[in-house]
Amino acid sequence: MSQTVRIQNIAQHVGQTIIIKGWLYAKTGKGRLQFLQIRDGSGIVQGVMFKPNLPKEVFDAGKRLSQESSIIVTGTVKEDKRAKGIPKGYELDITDLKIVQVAEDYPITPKEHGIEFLMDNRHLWIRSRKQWAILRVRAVVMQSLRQWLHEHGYLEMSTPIFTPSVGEGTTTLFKTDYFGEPIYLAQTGQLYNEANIFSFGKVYCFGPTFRAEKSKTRRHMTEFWMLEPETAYQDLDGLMEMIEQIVSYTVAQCLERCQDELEILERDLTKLKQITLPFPRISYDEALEKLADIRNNIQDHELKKLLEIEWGSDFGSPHETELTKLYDKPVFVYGYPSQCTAFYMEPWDDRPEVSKSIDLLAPEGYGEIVGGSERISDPELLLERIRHDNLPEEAFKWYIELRKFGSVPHSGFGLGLGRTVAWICGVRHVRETNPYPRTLGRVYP
RNA sequence: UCCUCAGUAGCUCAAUGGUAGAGCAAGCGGCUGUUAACCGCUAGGUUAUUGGUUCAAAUCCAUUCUGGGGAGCCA
Repeated sequence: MSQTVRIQNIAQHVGQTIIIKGWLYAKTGKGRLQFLQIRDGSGIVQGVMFKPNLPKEVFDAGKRLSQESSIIVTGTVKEDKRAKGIPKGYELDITDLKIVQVAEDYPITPKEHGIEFLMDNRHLWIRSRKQWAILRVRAVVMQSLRQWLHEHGYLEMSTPIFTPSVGEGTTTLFKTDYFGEPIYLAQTGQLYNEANIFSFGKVYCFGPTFRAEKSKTRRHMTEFWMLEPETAYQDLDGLMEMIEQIVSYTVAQCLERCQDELEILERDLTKLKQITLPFPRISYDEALEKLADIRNNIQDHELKKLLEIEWGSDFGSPHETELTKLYDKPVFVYGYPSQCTAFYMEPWDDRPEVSKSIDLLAPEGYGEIVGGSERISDPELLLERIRHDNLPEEAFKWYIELRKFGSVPHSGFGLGLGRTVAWICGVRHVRETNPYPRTLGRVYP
């Protein structure tokens, strides 16, 4: 009885007769010679059926197989430099083929398709090479982020998804019913992690967050995964060091472990290899100067108008895009005006109109992938900010209380998983980085 | 919420006021090195909806719906 092998390990079985359990990805034939592209979830290998090598009924059945039929194939592994599978260089001489199910007409043919059609068939589209590669990179990114945090003493904490209306107060929340009472889907776990650090010192949460913004762009989903570490006794400089370390580590892990995937995605690896320490840091004020320079050297009137900005306003995505074009690495922008940042951010020493906030902007036009800040540690100042923003004081009672029992400087950030994966993979739209993306107007499948 | 583009065969598209068509997919046949193979044949249509203009509408006008891209906001 031959051994069942996963395609990713096929190199260890050259010359052996093995079994592969999988699906027919594609097929092309030339009479008595048939080529089957077989995938098993871990890779793709080309199986060759030569009529004289198989029982007639097996060959004929194989020749008639439809795309995505499930099959169990027996064959001999051959090395062949020209073979284009994943991994490259191996081929299977088929000696037997058992059909588990003949698939019905498969809608996603190896041709061009529109995005609406592909999204309607997302449950099938994830089988396609590029989508398969992106979602594998996503899994490696998730694992690498957790690995870095684990190695640096962070504990993963679960923060609630059902939350009272406590949030940053800025973005729109999804409202639902909790036994007759209104309740909201979490847009962040940060406030709970600020409580958690007083018990554990270093924590993070990693899960879905929800924003009811009517944003219809390639950077937005209504449900997206966010990594949110929070660290006691960490100032803004410490925060930036942590972010550049975890981001560069994650990119390095992808380069090491996802070579086949990044090749499928035709990712320019030289761009990723440049993601090394340290990342450039510019202040909000310096960013405004750079934007003014850019604007002065631009002919396009429409873009020129889009890039207009006054001190005190947050950057729009056109500003971010232009700024990131100046660098080969992700760039930190720190010290945003307090008026455009959240209530809980610590003011700059001697400059209260500026907050100890940072964004990390990814290169190649991918824009903001991380937002973070040092948090206010003084209970009086926090209360003042809550009142200033007209937030419900009672709801923040517990949050203010954290600053009364051993308050310490602390900081944290949120990293958008989809945007980070999109950048690493070089895919344009975040929806392809999520197995079942929820976007404005789409919740199927 | 605003701006903008689109909707024709299962899919991708063509037909610009005058008989709705091609490629791929599907079915049948052929082929020993294919990689989106190739060749021949077969079948496939309420042109998103509703109304209007016209001798005549996929085409022009209006409406509604659905989707794409973007702004604002954000990860």
